[in-house]
Amino acid sequence: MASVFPLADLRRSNTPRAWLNSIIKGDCVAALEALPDKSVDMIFADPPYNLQLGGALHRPDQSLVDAVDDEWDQFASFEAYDAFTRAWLLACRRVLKPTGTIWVIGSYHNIFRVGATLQDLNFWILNDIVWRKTNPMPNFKGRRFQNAHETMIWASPDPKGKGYTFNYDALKAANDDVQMRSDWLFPICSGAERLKGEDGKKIHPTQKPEALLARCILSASKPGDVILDPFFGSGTTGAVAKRLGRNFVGIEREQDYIDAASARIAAVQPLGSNELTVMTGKKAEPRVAFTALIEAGLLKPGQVLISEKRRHTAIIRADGTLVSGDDSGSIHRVGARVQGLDACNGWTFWHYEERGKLKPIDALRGVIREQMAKLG
Amino acid sequence: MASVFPLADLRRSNTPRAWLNSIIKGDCVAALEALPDKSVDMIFADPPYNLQLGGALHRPDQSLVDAVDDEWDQFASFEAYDAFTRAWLLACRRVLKPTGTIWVIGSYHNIFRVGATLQDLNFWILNDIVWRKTNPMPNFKGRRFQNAHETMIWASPDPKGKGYTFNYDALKAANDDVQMRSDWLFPICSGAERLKGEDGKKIHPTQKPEALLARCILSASKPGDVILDPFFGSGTTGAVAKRLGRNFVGIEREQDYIDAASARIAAVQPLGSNELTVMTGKKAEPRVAFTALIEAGLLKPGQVLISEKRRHTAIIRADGTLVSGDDSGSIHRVGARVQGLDACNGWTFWHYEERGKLKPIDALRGVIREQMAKLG
DNA sequence: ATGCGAGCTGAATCTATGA
DNA sequence: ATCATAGATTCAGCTCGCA
Repeated sequence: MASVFPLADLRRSNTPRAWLNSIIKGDCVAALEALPDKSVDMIFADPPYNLQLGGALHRPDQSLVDAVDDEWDQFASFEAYDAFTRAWLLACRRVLKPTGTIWVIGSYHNIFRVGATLQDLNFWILNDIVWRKTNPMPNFKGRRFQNAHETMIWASPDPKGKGYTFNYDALKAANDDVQMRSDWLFPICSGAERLKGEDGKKIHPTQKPEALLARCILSASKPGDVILDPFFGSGTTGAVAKRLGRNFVGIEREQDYIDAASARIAAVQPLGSNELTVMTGKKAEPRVAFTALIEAGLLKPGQVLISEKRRHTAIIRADGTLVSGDDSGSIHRVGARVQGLDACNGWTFWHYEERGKLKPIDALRGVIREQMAKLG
Repeated sequence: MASVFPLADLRRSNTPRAWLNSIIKGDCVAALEALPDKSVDMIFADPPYNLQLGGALHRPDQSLVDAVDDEWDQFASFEAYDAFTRAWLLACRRVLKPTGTIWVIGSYHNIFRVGATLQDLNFWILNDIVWRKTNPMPNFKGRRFQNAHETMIWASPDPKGKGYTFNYDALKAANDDVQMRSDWLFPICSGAERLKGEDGKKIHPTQKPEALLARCILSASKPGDVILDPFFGSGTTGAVAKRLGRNFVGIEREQDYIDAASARIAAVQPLGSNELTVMTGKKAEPRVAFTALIEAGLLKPGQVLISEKRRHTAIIRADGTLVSGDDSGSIHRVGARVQGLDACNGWTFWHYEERGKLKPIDALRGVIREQMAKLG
């Protein structure tokens, strides 16, 4: 079982990070306040949606729709909901690292208030993501469009929004080599994945699909990161985090949910490190100075570099700069100047000739990087 | 030409509904205040989004992205934007019939503030609708998900939300006899539909596609209804309303936009009553991400994929990439690398084993595509 | 005519690092 | 904190020129 921490015990504990990979039992804001500053890499929050339901809803066959009418989803007014939202988001902001990010999921009942509050608290929205449901509940009265999606907001606590983890290259590689879009398609959580009690009834009314959490976690965290869920519920965040080699912290008030989540997480088998390696692109590779190519003898001072369509040439100087007519400087600067542009990636712009063929000097970086790799 | 009404002239006019099928030139709120109470059946509003752009943005080929940096999109703060939003929504509420509805479109920059303000003003949200773009602009720096959608809020001024027009059956009939969902797929406005000046440049930076307006108007109004657009711009709302046999009123400040919209609307030929059927959108694109197979549980991280003649193998990683020896990346890239080729279709190259037999992973796409096809 | 390839463009809150 | 510099980064669809 994942360990459970009554909040009072956690406050008394002297062990640093005793809360790691455990569920803190208590009020969301109070529990957050017991965690250290800047201790969490990613937050996934599935707060109460503040549904404002009228009477009971029946299907066309007169069966009753099992509505979310739990006590924890009741708020007296929008003002009360806003105050609640502000409080837990502020508490989240403190425990989140400046390079961390937060996800909040909601529907049209609450997501506008959550989004506005995030902005008011100076979070910086990176994307809004639409979860399109393959199998949403129909609209039984035929008075609206079928409500077939929910919305997630992905935001950085830093208004400049830099330095956060985003596994762009892995997402693109996994998506037929095109960028991952802001609209995602997943089934709702049902079947074997849906936690049920001995009576066969669902344990939690709004259990989220693991695939949704997996996409969020794989997008915006690294193995070993700490992922916090302040409304832990049935523990989907914890189960997926564990499976994907991340650490988790959950906060939950209701003992029934804690029991179910704890058992669920205990049964999760983490993936091995080979399966968890994150695909990275050029950005993550070690830098290679242009002079390293000269020092390694792959290029020589006096040698001519050529642009792809042979429109421009430049000569390599011994100090690792280029000269082309009146322009001189780095491979990037000269590449930009000869084209009349502000910027240029010299590694892909400049080519060298080998047996009559032009190859980008970028290819030579690979040789250097292989040498570096051998040295450890 | 559609008639244009300087606001001062409208105020002096004694003719009832002189403003019908015309463009009122003036400030949004002031013009709304010149219209009678409860005179409008539907409002479509495309307010400024309050984009907060940093410096210039260049594409990878160094060309400049033509940003929306117009004066009308500049606000000093969220407070200023909220005050603006509140003012025009309040003015809209007065002119809207109790049985009417309002649509507001926006992006994550402004839609949360709009939605919260609607709720604060006691509008009743009926749906939030996602416009999924078939051809959105990419994210050039690879630091976010491609922003591939915008959001519309559809709301009633009556908190009980009764009596409004919703052409449920027509929408369902036009949608393969299943309910119309809250996620719609349309291309952005480009090509011949995009209004351009003599210089070939776009007249308006944010012209919306007619198909989008047609879906809204056909969903929530009847022929002969009055449709108001308080941010008329290039007049898409007016053009589509006229074509669909509805009356329109537009409000716009800028003379250039008024001129273009006026000429555009004059050229519109209204449809006959027989032809006023619901337009259908595009079908969902068939692309299936490799991750979708993992997310659906059809393949698992750690599982081995095999080439047809069992010459090559690769292991599936959790992020949806493959690894084979030193090579890693998308199914296509790894397929190419292990064969020493430039390109490879990973869908047909890689196989999974089932009861001793190899089947191409492409077969699993069929399962996913069936799900997607159901969504229309 | 038809096909092909190069070029252009769309509501965009779009970098990381070291001095 | 600012500033300079290295160098990484795009998808779908339309238009136009040319074979």
